[in-house]
Amino acid sequence: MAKQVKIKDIAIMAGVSAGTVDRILHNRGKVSAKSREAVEKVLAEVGYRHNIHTSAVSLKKTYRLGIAIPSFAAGEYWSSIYDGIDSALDEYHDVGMDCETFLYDQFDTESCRDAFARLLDSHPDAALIGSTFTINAQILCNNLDKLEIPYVFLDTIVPDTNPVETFTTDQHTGGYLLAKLLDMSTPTGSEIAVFSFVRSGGDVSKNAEQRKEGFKAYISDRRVVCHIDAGMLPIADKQASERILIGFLQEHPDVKGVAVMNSRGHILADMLKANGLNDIKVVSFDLTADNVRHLKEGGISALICQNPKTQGFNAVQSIINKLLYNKNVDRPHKMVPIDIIFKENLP
Amino acid sequence: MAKQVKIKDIAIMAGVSAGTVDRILHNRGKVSAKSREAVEKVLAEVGYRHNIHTSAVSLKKTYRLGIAIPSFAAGEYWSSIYDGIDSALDEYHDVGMDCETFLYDQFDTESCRDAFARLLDSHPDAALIGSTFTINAQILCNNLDKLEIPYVFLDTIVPDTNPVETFTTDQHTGGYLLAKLLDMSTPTGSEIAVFSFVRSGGDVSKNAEQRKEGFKAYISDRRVVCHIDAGMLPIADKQASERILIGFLQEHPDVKGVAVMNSRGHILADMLKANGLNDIKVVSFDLTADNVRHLKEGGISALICQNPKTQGFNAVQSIINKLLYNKNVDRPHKMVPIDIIFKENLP
DNA sequence: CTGTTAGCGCATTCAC
DNA sequence: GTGAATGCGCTAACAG
Repeated sequence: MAKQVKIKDIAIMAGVSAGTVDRILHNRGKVSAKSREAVEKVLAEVGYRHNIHTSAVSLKKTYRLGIAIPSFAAGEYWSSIYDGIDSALDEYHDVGMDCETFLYDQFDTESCRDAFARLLDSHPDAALIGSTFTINAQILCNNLDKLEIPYVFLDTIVPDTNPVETFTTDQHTGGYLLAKLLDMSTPTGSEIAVFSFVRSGGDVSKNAEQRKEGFKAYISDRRVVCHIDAGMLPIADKQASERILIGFLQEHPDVKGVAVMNSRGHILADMLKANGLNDIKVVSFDLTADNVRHLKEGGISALICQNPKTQGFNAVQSIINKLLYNKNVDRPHKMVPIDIIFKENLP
Repeated sequence: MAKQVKIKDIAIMAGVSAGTVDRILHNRGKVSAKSREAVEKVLAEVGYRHNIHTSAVSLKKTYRLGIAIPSFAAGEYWSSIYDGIDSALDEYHDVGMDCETFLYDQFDTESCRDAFARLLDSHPDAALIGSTFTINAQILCNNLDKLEIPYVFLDTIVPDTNPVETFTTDQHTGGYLLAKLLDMSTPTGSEIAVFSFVRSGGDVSKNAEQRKEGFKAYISDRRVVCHIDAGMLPIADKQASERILIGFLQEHPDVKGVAVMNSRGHILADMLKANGLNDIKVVSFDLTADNVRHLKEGGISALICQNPKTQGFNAVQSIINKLLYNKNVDRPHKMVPIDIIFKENLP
């Protein structure tokens, strides 16, 4: 193992001082073209490696992090993201991050706008944003940009913004895999169906749309009989939902697998179980507590998990890299890989 | 976020000096019962948290790590483990680990014994052992124990040893999932078959045995027609292997899925492809380069990946925790979770 | 724009 | 057994 070159070594080699090297390494302050050139030449030759420990020791500053995401109950999707954020804050505990969380109702644009405004008012050093309302996010980011407050997006891409990094998953492929697993889980020759949960507000999630496209892409390649839009289930009215689902299945006895494009597969599983329809397979998204329970009991055959925890973790990591080391990322958009979970390989 | 208590703070609170607190925290040197009691009382109250960075800065020592694992070619199973070791060494670069690797032929006990002897002679500060020969490992560990050199096991459990930690995967469940995926990948009602690769030496891998048990457990629960031990394929003789495989499939036209209990599914896929048998599905273990190629091309339907890279990474992490912080683990045996990989969710 | 320097928290001497 | 002193490599602040 070659001996580690230190900032001081490089300074001597380049004929400048340690301060100058530091300025160049982290793009802070002004440096003359001459010094920059000399240092970069040495850097290219010897290949400096940042020592994260000594660096963190000097950096004793405490940063304030603002987090604005939809509110959640334990075990839900955003809860997993929050878990990831939490474990990152724990792992990078000695960095010193004070964070303030602004939750909002993901189906209420007012509530979202309000949370974003409060985040902005708190003047954090950086922000994590999980947005379901594009326009609100754009306004917020516009302001953050002006204040030069770095931010990352979680789970959503927002056009016309300048995040340090965006962490999402490939929803199209998620939908494709959902179809594939549903097809594989059901007997050859049987039919499958896709339902949607609708809220009184009636907005459609963009993620769900993309997943549905992926689902269709799988179906269109093969001879699987699939009822897309088999029924709209009003999420607030369990009775009506159940009537629609069970009614459909009675009319279509060859349907042996059902799915929804979000994490609410556990509701389908509940209703199927209540009606004794144990031969109908369900595949769903996300390792939420309810879904895991059904997976263990057999009411759900498989889950597609787009790693919300990893997203949350990586988002914090990204912010730390930006704040402490002013490190810029190669590709500002990162896809988190998809996990396929059966009962047997539950983590 | 509460302000971090420092060693010095604790020292003041307990009425001793920082040095004494350090001695107690890391079980080094002698401390009077009185001091110990006072410090532990304070510790219990305020909950000290070790600052990994400052600690690493002071600890400028370089450790020597001995690694004894089977030799491998690029893209093979042990190569992935080594990748994991490598990335951990890279990530914890500033800790300063010099490592020496002792490779041996996993089918030659002499070679293994020799590698283990050389590892011991090198007197490392710690060791990573991936063993395929139990008795050799036991002798080595007995000696390491005497010298108080900590070690961890990779991929194998060795009875009557005292590793800091052991990282393996659940082979039984791996085999179970192999059967499940093969069953799901093939049309309902078709048959499946399991082949084995044999070497002239003729020894059977313990991992493969456990996987086969898992495989049988899946089969025995359902009405899948399965030919276990459909054929022994001599690994050194490609022609003969091909004759056996193809011959079997001709005699059993309902067999639509085949598998082996190790990472050599790519060889089956090669032979099937060469014979135009594109409707026969293959499921295999491990994300090796050859397997990934077939997965992408469709010659392999799915891979079960028992995360060798994670094993390697975690093993190094464990050693670092032991050497630097004398941290003892809760459960000395860790199962690395199983990943299911289709073409679509390749990392 | 650049060099110098204090000090981050901890582990490790070395006197006592 | 114990406490005080030293230095790890880096960053930030300040003096030039």
